[in-house]
Amino acid sequence: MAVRMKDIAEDLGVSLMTVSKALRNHSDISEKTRDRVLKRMRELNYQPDWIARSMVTGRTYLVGLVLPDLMHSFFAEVAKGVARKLQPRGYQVVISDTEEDGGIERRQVGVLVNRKVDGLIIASAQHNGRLELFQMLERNKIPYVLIDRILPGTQANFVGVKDDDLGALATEHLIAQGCQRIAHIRGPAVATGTGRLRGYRRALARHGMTARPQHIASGEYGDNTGYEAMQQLLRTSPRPDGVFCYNDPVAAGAIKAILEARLRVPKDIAVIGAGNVHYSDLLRVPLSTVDQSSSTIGETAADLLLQAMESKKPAAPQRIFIPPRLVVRDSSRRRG
Amino acid sequence: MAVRMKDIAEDLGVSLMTVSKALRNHSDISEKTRDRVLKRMRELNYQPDWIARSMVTGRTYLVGLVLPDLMHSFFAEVAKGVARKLQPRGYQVVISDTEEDGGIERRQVGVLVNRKVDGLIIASAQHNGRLELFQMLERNKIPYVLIDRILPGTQANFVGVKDDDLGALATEHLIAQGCQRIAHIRGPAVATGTGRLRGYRRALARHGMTARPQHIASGEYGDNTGYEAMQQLLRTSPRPDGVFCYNDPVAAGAIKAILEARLRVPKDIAVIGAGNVHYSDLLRVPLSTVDQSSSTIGETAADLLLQAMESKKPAAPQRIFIPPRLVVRDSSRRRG
DNA sequence: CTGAAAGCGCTAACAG
DNA sequence: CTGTTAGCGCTTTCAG
Repeated sequence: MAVRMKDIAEDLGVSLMTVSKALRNHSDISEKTRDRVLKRMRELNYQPDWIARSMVTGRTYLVGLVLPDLMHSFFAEVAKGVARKLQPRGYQVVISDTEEDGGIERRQVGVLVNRKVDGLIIASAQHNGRLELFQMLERNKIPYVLIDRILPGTQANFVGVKDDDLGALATEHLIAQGCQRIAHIRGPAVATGTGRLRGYRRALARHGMTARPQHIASGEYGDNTGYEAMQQLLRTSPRPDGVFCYNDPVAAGAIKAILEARLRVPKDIAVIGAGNVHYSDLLRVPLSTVDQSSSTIGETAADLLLQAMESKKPAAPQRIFIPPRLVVRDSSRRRG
Repeated sequence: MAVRMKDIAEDLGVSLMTVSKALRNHSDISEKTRDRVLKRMRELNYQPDWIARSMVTGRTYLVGLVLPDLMHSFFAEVAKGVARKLQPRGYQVVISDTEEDGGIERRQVGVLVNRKVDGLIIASAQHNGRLELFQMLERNKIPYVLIDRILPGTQANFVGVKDDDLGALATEHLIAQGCQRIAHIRGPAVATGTGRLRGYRRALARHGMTARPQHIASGEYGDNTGYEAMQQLLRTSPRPDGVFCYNDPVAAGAIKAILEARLRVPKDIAVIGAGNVHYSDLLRVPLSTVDQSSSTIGETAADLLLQAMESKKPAAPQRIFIPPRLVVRDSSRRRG
């Protein structure tokens, strides 16, 4: 059916090896024969069979991208960044959506390893301390890069922001806007959640404020959790006049709850999120946020992975921190 | 490194073939030896090498999913639906984001075919009439399913809504809300764009209204295009009092423009979109929309493809139409 | 029921 | 510079 090297070889009366070498620009071949071969390849529209090639080289040119939730536009944007870097280099990206479930993640990574992906980029949903997965990858010498969520205990490649700094930046901003009683809707027990909480505390402390326990509510990833957490915060007394939310979806949910309670944003309560998802500007109240440069994260992770995949010896792991950037919109603007 | 069939065979003193057959439940093998083999496989954690297997069977258990834009949550949701159906059956999904570009799409599909995917699911960005890509797939006998955007001229498998009906449903709704001068921000020249426009016209005609040419503005896919198109519509006279927008992002942009012009939604201008993206409820004005059951589309397409991939002879192509469903929120609610 | 032979399409290593 | 030999890990075919 499809043209094989053998066909071209017979066609040209040379050996199969000559064809193989010509294709890959091997040095030990005369320019003349090489051109002859390449020309015929073009004519017959020869396409190398990468499966056969993989079989002998061990490389698949497949990269696994493991994400907690494709619907969260932060991750969709990361995915685009990754693909944009990897595809021109001949890699194909296989995306796995783990639905924020550590178990699914372990299973999916297993499948990908089985498929012999050349490398992995992972925004891990493993809760703090679960490292088996990464130990497995290291045992199998599969290059990987963690993104967004750093895992204490591994010293793997990482690309993302320092969550402490992100949390502090957001909180400082609310303080600068004159908020006196700043609440936090915290995220789940992964690095991003705990880091942002830490940053929130740090910023408050720096200004001689302290976080009232009832002003730290538990959200998760989605807007519905932000909605519920906010309802809870609204029942506390004194009522907060500013809220730093784990991420933008959570913040969007929180705003919904505030408006439903007939309070105003930012007048009564200022709100800030994180992630700068692309519709932040279109929400009920345009949402202030901290930008994490999602596509840069994807691209940088891809670069790091390429480096790791294409060098023989495992280079020292790198951690690349991208500075968080404040984006002020209406939801927190009280001054100026 | 990894365990191979050969290892197990030697280990057990049987032939490699016995192992191979045991693994795949071949009938001509005694239950006793089969169990012995399977047991040892489990002990050694044997994982079949699917590359070697592909090499001889020709099946890769890879499915290509070709989408115009992962950032649009409609497609992200479709992707989740597809993966949810395919993964349990042992398939891995390779997603390609074509950025709404027919050229990129052709190139990407080429790469996927080269990779020998067993099948494809495509939301095509080919503009009307460009069919080479699909003719190529048919020549190569690669099963594929089109989603969302039907291509007149192919009679391939299709899953999606009838865009005429969608457009008519949205427009009828605006009429029922008492709108007198209904505008449309139309989408690009793909089936969804032209179909929705047709439905809009049909509904108006049914009520003895006609579309003023200046009330049909050109948008594309994104919110910025909706914003600009709406600004244009606001300058027309008479000013529209209702707008049906190609999709939700466009509608979100349109609302932004209306509010900036100090007009009210829905009082001055009622707005409806399409797609029911998950944040529609959180927008400045909660957005009325037409739901297209995105995950159902993904799941149904996956089912159809499975059927096509796993049956020997090509079955007659099917077209599955999912009824559009009106979701009324504040942006269009003027009565009741 | 079990196994030996052949080969999928390609490349690495070495010989001419 | 060109070609030969050997195999990657598995399945298909066919003989015992």
